[in-house]
Amino acid sequence: MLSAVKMEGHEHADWSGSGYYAETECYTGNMNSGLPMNSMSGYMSAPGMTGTGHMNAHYVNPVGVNHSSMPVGVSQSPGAMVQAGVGMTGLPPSMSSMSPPPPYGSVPVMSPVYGQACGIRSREPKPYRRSYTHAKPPYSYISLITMAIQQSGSKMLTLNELYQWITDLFPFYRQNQQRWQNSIRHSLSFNDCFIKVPRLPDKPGKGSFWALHPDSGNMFENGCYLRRQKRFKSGRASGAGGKEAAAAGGNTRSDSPHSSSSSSSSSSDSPASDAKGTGVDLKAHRGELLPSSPVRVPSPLAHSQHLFSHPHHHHHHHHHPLLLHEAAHLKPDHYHHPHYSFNHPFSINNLMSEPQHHRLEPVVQYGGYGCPVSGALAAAKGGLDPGHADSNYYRGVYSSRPLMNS
DNA sequence: TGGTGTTTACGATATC
DNA sequence: GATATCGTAAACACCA
Repeated sequence: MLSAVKMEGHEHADWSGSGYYAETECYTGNMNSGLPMNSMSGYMSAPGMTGTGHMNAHYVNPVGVNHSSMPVGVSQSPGAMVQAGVGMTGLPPSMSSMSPPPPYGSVPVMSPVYGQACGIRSREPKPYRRSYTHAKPPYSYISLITMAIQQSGSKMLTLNELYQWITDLFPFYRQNQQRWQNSIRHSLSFNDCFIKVPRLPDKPGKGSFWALHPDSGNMFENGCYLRRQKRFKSGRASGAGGKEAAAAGGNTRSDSPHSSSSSSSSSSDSPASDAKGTGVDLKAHRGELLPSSPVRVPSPLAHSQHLFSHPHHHHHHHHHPLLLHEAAHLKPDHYHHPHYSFNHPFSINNLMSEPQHHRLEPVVQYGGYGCPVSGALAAAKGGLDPGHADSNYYRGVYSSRPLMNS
């Protein structure tokens, strides 16, 4: 059984090198699905690019229908609220593509239309290159989860909602579900950056909600959603129990802990206290939140995102009192290094929001995922073959090292 | 019973 | 080369 699936090209090869283009499709991932809206959409569409329109292309009708079917936790995402602005034309600052959150159960987005949707290329009768609808997205599971959660209004999703979001957005994941879903679960449980939020008694259902650890905000500070530079680890090792503790001492296996050594970096040494201060009870064992305070969760988490979305506001005062002191110690990095200048195509700045002027470059450069067109354009600009362009791009992504440490 | 969640193990790949 | 991150498999427990 497994052997059967083994074949599926799930390796990076899909996205790197020529192989990637060899058999791919225009990865338009439907932006309307609420992808890190303000973010992803941002980088998927090059502000100023006429081709932006393609974003709605497949999703001809972002209809609000989704709202009705929206899962509990995701109903009122900011994106949805701003939905009015749907006209991408204006590309509102952070909420450019206001699309309703994940179109649960709604139209499949990735349609075969890609070719056309991607404008420019559509003119080329010869499909010298198919769109890469089903190519594996260049995001790690952790990234996907993070994006999904952050794009949700409540900043937390159930496992199923996560699955849904992912499959809605990335056709690639409509296959071999058992495989990647297992990976998703593994990621959620294994990574401290994800915390489990118990369901409220009045909202029975399967599974808990998953949210981002308040301190996990800088996971991708390196600006790359492809691979974290450092793994978030809740300092939580409280007592001897902490997973980290166990991990740290445990096997030297890759998965584990050794990371703790270097990554003690995980800014937080005492997230526990932090959490308490904000009313969030992180579970003693593994970042789980105690039932007693689920309600509070959204707050800090939202803040985390807020920080993401408005890095330039870091110095400013937020209306939210909590954020002020909270962020101050929850995300020291942001405060100590207020001016990231990541120009990474997958930069958190580009993905999770941001003022256009901050992402222009990357967006254009990339153009791959959102719509190959961009890539094509970029390529065209550089007089390169789209394929090559992407290759280069990809190379760049992986060699963005220099951007990181700052 | 199936979905959810945890944990261990291991290989691949990227980074230091 | 060592180390860290990531992806996948799989065993197992728990719960609706």
